[in-house]
Amino acid sequence: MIEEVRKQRAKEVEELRLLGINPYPYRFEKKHDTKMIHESYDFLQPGQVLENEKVITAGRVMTIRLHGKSCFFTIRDFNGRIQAYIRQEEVSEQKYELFKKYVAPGDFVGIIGFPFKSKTGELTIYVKEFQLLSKSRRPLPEKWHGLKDKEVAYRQRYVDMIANDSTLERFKIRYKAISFIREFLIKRGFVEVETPILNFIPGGGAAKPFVTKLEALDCDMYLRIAPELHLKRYIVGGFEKVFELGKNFRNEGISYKHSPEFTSIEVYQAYADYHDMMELTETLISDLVLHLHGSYKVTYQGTELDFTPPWKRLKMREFIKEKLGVDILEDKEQVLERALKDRGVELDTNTRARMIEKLWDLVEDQVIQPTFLMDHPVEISPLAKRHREDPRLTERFEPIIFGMEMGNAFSELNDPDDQLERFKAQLKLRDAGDEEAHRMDLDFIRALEYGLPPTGGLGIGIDRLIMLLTDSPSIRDVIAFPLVTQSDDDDAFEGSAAE
RNA sequence: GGGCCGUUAGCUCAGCAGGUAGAGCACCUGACUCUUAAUCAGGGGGUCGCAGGUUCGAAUCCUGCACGGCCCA
Repeated sequence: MIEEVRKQRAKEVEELRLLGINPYPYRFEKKHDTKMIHESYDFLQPGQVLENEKVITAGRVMTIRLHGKSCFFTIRDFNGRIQAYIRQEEVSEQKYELFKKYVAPGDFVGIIGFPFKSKTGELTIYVKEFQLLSKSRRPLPEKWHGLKDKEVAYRQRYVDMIANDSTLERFKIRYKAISFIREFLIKRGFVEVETPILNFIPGGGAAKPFVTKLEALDCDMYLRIAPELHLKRYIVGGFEKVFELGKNFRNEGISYKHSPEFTSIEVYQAYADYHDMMELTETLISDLVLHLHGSYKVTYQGTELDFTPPWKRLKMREFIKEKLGVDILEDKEQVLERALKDRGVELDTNTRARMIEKLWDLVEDQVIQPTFLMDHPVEISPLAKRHREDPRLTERFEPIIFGMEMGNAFSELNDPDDQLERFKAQLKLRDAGDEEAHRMDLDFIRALEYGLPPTGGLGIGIDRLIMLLTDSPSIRDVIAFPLVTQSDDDDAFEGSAAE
């Protein structure tokens, strides 16, 4: 039982204190990480020893192989693993006994020693001194199979990261990607800005918001569903290139590609249109893929995705017509509804906008390779500028990859009269029962009346992008601490608070 | 919200024509000075997800619930 291990470890901690050894000391001057050590000494030949080199490193003990008066153990740090070797005759009998008795898998230790390569050719640190840095009190998951239980992996991600190197690696890639995106945009002259998460009017997208309460003013507020409308206010105010990377909240279903709390990046550029945004998207993502994989090609769930620019362009109207035989611009609503009913799709609200969205949903999974889905009808694009060639359409695109919407972009609507009309049309959809329809935001109209320059805007769903980059089948695999329902967590409290 | 599958030791998993629970790793004790899933000997550890029901008897069959996974809405 786990209590047995915890009691044993607690006993060891007490014994260490009696010996005058702090099981939780304050610091250790770590000089070398495992990667540096490998880079410096992997050249050694089996049996070769560099007695005059000094290596000072630290990490978590993962495995111990004890052989009486000597012992091999492996430590892991953020960058990898390194084997260490400790011998009674080197560190003194007293110190060796201390190691044998009180250092266990899971503990953090600091070691000082010199590098050598074992007979079997593994680079190893010959320990001259060691220091216990933190005692672990719980048993680690199995060293060979790792942790497979997804529930534990989601609820106790730290255990998942300890037990599965691939998990740690996945999150390293996530943050490497995010940092690349920031640098890319900053190099292009964009300024990283912030907008409110607490909103009186949740805008910038079609979604149900989370409601919360502002005690000070005794009123309801909403968590943002998108930063879009505030970012455009920056452009009105005089910023010309801005972006914001952060969390959005949507009170909707949870699925392999939906999380109620997700990360997006939104980018706005004055004097640009959606063609410029397409170039930006294509370059940003393909450069990112190249940066991480050394190639424009990525295998996702067994399918090769080719990010080599330029990506395919697909017009929404033409694609739906080709696949389903209906014209989302010309056909009457009865025709669109018939097409949906024939394919077993039920409509929750009977609006033309909803029909078009549902028709697209039917064909979305046929788009696998990186593609720009372009020129959406005006009914489903309340914040996008009308198409310069056809006012029934907008200058909008969504990057679609592996059947997933990876983002959304437009030539931003900057005509205040048209924006007001669009908001009014959205209110009608709300009245028709569409809870996701956009709300009226009169301050945003006022901002547009002061003047928004021609602007291109782009949003990208970061989590979905990371899914593709890490070959993860579910959005939960790329969110370190995903939403899980609360449970009576006996294991966490048992013994801890009571004792 | 609906359907299917799952939940047994800390971890990975066996056990299921109903007869009182097992392995490997981990843990504890001992042996062992180049191992690497180290090895060898011994030992401890389980309200078999929860609650009911059927039965002389339930990890095993039935019902409900919780949590998780996958698919659909």
